Amino acid sequence: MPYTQEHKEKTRNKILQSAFQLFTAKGFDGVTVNELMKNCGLTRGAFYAHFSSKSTLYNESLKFAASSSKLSELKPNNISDKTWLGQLLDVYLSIDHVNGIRPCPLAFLATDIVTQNQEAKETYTRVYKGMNNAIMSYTKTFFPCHQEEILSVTAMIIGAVAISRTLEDQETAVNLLTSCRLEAGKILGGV
Amino acid sequence: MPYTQEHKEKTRNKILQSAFQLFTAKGFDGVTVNELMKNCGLTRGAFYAHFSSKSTLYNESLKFAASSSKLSELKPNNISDKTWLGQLLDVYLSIDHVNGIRPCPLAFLATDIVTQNQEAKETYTRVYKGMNNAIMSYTKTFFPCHQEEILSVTAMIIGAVAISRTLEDQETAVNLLTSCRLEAGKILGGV
DNA sequence: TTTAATATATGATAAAGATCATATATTAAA
DNA sequence: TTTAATATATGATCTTTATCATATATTAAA
Repeated sequence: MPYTQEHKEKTRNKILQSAFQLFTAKGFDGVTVNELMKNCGLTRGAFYAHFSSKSTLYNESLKFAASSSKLSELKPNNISDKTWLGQLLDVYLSIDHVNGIRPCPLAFLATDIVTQNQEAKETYTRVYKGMNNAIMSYTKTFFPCHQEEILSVTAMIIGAVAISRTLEDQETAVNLLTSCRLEAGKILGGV
Repeated sequence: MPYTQEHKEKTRNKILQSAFQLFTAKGFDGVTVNELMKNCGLTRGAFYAHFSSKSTLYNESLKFAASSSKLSELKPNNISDKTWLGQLLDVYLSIDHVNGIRPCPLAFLATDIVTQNQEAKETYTRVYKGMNNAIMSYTKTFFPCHQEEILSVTAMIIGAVAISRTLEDQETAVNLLTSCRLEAGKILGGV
């Protein structure tokens, strides 16, 4: 028997990871199978041994990213919920995030997924609800928040990142991010 | 001389209008020149008598939409700034808006423009600043607001619409829109 | 060291779509 | 009514790209 099962799985994961990076950066149509595979040190021929189509990969990569960065599972034990929430906002509303470091699909793929398949929208919705639930659970422990506040804050920070990506100058973007960091913190009980 | 100058301009405007509708609904790559022209009752051949490329049209249609719906010029004289602001939020955060009635490019094209040309980003930035300025000027007259509040509210409502489009079920979307309507009103001095 | 199963690469195919070249249709003005 | 300028339509081209078919490379196990 050739190769180990582990090898195939590693390659598959490499493709998924690479795909998520590329799709978030350039959208579904902006990425070619060729480029994607080259990005993994492979050629297009190998692709179809792992995924049945580009469309399938899009869905899979979204699920992959979602399951490998669950907000609800990331909190270290040695800090308070409030501190953790503050750190989340800091990272989410950072210029590094806008520039594509660990991109959040909710902000980076919002418009793109609309034009894709139903399955992608379902995953998006699931991730979206997960984000709200996670933030809600952290906030609840120190502030009696309502659902409307949580929903408005996630819309604000997702919107801020999505807009920032599209602005032509970084200065305007930083101004926006900073403002939202402040206001989001206020809404969530002074984080 | 054939046709009137007026005729050509009418056709051009029809193309621009149609293009904006289609691009906001399906993104740059989701629209073909063929389909666009069919949507205007014409065929692809006529396109290049009006625009030099699909890319150019994208930019032009964005500018066209921007200049034909300036928030700062829309307010009727017989209502207060506060009432007007409330109406704006109602319309912006409506399900009709999400479904594509008079789509706001800031919400509908955020991700799409990132992968397009620099000129589109410039237009986007200009429209974005215009929206903030308009909302700021209306709010100022009845509430001593700060820039951070304005920026966070526009991020919130743009984000809410962008997210709503991508959610799989309308119920979740309405819940989000309603929540943001409430919280945005609060931030803007109780609108 | 050989081999067989399977990952990967290469070459081919086929479709989509933007753009161009050319033909046709339209109509204001003579 | 004729005509010339120009809008529009049709047919052709050319590129890009997803996907498939086939050849080659790899390596665990015999």
